[in-house]
Amino acid sequence: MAKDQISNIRDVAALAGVSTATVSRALQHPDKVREETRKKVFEAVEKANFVPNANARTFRQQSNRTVILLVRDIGNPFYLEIFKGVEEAASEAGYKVLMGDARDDEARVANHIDLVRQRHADGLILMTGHFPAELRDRPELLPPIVIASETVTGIDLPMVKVDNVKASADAVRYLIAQGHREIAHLAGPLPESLAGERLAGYRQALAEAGLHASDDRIVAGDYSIEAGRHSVRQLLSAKTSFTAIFAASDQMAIGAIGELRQSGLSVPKDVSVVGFDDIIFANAFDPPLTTVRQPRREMGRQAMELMIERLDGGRSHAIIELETELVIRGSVAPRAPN
Amino acid sequence: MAKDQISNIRDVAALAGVSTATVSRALQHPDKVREETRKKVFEAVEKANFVPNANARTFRQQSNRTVILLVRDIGNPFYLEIFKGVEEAASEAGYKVLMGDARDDEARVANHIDLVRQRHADGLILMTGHFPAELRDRPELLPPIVIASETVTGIDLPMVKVDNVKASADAVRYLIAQGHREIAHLAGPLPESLAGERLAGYRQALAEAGLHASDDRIVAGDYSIEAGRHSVRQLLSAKTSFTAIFAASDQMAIGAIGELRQSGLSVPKDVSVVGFDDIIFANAFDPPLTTVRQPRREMGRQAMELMIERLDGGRSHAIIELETELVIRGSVAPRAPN
DNA sequence: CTGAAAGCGCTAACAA
DNA sequence: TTGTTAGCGCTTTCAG
Repeated sequence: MAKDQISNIRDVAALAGVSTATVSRALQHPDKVREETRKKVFEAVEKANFVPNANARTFRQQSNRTVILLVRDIGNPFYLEIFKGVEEAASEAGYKVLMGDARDDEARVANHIDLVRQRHADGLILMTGHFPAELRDRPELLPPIVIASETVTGIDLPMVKVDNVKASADAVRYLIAQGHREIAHLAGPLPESLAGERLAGYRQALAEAGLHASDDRIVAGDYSIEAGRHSVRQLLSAKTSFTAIFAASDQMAIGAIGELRQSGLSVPKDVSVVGFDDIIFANAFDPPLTTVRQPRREMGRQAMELMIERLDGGRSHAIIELETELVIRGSVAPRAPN
Repeated sequence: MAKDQISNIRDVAALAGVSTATVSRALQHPDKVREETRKKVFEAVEKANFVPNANARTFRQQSNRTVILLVRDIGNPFYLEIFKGVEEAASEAGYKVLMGDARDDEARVANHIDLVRQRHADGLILMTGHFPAELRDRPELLPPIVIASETVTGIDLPMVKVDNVKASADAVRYLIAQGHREIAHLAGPLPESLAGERLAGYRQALAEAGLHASDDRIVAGDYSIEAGRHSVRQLLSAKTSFTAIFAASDQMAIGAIGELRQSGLSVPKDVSVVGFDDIIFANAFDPPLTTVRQPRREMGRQAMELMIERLDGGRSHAIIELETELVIRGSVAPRAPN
């Protein structure tokens, strides 16, 4: 049996001997329909293998209760736990979440903003520092957007973030406390503001300690493993001296460690390394990575909550700042007295 | 300027002094409209800040040109490159791709299948071994589905996969060639068929070499880092002897190495380890992981191509099998002569 | 509690 | 080349 045809609400109505309005009601607001009628409808639904067409519903209601989470680089495990946090909060409120990959490309951010303008989704949670310049000047054209983890300047949008300056300064202070004086920084893609904030924290800690922040010791990269490798290669080939590295991401820290080892340097004996993010691999690594933990799940959850607020008509411009924590593991050693 | 209102195709038509049909044509099939008219329309679109409502379009066309990629565990970096392959093929054909997380949960698979039945997307690419039993028996209720990387039995769906038995046997043969006789296997979640295939390859290689496959040396897990740790703990506490491990995923291999080290064992000196997948961290790890590389990007691409075929009305039941490659790095050493 | 009917915004036959 | 028109499937007033 089970005709292979796709059935619609009219078929069901006919089968049940009621109107389409009643079918709709029985399905969406069961309490608004008499028990007996409801039963008839459910039976007809069953018999017709009816699945309501969500597109029609979405169209009619002008909302699909879906939010897009656009991340800088879907290859970075950092974003996965954030996704879970977002999804948690979303599903509690009856929203779905889709994840998109910006691939560090401004045009792709613009594309995704367009997707929302076209109503493919109700809102966009942005986790990338790229923001199309032409939209910055025309905030009235923007669909609902919340920024998470990253910093976008020059535009007034709700945000949830951590205090990157403080977190970075803390990490570098720890290195200094371990006796390090020559500390390199693998920065994010300057001049993006997130990268800038972490760099500022690094500089601040050095300054406090009366240490000179040599520009030679700062190398920018795109947070990837490969960028970490590359930056260390650059440092090494320029013969820049350093006994410790503060990396703006765990992936760069991991890449850096790989490269250091290939050059015959031992971590942490010769060079100490601190990362940022506390991705899942950080602890599995050898040595386990000392790093700055961001409250990812919480960050995702709060971002989604800001989004819901916004979607419910609020015009929240909140900026929520969450706490970080320096997780001390094995990749830092006291500076060897030479 | 720029009234903040959302404008629709009628507003634009009025502004341009043409019919809505012409606006639609100018936007979707510009070549079917006279140059001059097109210009008028574009100007009106600009002036009205018009963005076509994709929901209306989707509804009208009964397709949103979107495909969902549902993975076993979005936390496993293995899936990310596959995603890229899928997206590549998809965007060439004008499709969008969304990624969902099955979290190893059959109910979530069923949910996502429902999403497609409800027309939230046109099709589903499944990368998980879980398949709702009640749907297995009712293939006529299934929306377009393609299986990738995983194996789902008892149902006739297009698939792209690797020869897991052969790939696993090759990996274990390599271990045997290095002199290992006591080889443990960190299996996937038995009795799932993907896990079963890799186990079969392991057994096959042992049998060929006349080695006894002791059940004590086989521990099942869910492919995660934590599962790798846990399995090794189990092996160690049962005092099972082994000089090598073949893990059914890189994540389990990485977890296993971490745990071995915590127990004072050295890799590869005391224990050799081979993984499966060649995730990006495999090479960054110390020691770099010897592992079975799956052609992920290609796999994604082909899966999407099967999907497009299916969506275009083909009833392809193809099973595509791709080649794997054993990537030899530093996590295996010849067995120490004792 | 239920039915009739309007209409969400867009596209595609068909006609002009 | 352009306009007219009829819906796509569903939800939601408004009457009854």
